[in-house]
Amino acid sequence: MGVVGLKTIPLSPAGERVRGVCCNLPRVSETWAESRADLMKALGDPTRLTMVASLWRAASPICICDFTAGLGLTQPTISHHMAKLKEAGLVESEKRGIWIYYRLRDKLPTETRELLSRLID
Amino acid sequence: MGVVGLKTIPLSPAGERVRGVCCNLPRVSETWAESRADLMKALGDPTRLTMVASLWRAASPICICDFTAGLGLTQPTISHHMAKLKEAGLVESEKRGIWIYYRLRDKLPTETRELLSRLID
DNA sequence: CCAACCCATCGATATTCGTCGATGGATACT
DNA sequence: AGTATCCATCGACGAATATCGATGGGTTGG
Repeated sequence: MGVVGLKTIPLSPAGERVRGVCCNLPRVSETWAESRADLMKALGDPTRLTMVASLWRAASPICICDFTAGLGLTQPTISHHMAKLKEAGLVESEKRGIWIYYRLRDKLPTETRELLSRLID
Repeated sequence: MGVVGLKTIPLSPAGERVRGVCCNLPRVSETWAESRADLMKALGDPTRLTMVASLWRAASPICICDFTAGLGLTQPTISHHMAKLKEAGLVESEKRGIWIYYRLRDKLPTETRELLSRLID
């Protein structure tokens, strides 16, 4: 919690830098960094990113077995990745009969949705 | 390289799902997933994300020692993270005297720039 | 020339992560 | 009832990662 960085803005490189005196960084909230980094981390794996892109583009929800067939990975691995996406709040699921259908979360925060749009489209 | 996923669009969950027959995923390019995941991975650490946000907001370039002072980490650690950001093509540096000034890359791809805008602003 | 400072790199270490095989619980078809 | 499918979870293992201390190369000021 709290804020990282100090007062204002770093010195100009053309300015009078003094040895042993470091500049002040723009403030960046630690909690912001933590939560956004978690989101980026969830998207920072090719398999998961592919799954998210598939869900983004898909007209209908998708099952684990579909991904298992499409990507070259085991069912436990796909399941594990999907759990991470769910934990990151990107995905929701619905059980119907034998299958569990996954889709992008309906109530996705606008920022996140726009970010995905920039990322995928 | 190539494409993951098969033909069209998964079946409707209300539709006639058949056991043992998996649906077709929307196509997602593997090279796309690889490169974008690399970018996300670079942003998927709180320290690096804080550094990028600082560079994004900063009026002037920043030195390693500034980050070392602002964040609670060792100089080698900061240097290591900065190297990753550079390797991801997010950051460029310029040596001036004793200091090496870092800034967000000038020729950042538009997609990346807009993505950062959505992420940080 | 020497001391102080900035920084990259190396080696080491603890932790996290991606992947798999095995297992077990549900559900559905025969 | 028995079998087949879908899925989550567990345990294990190797790879990648974040972090540090130590070192050495540059550059500047005294």
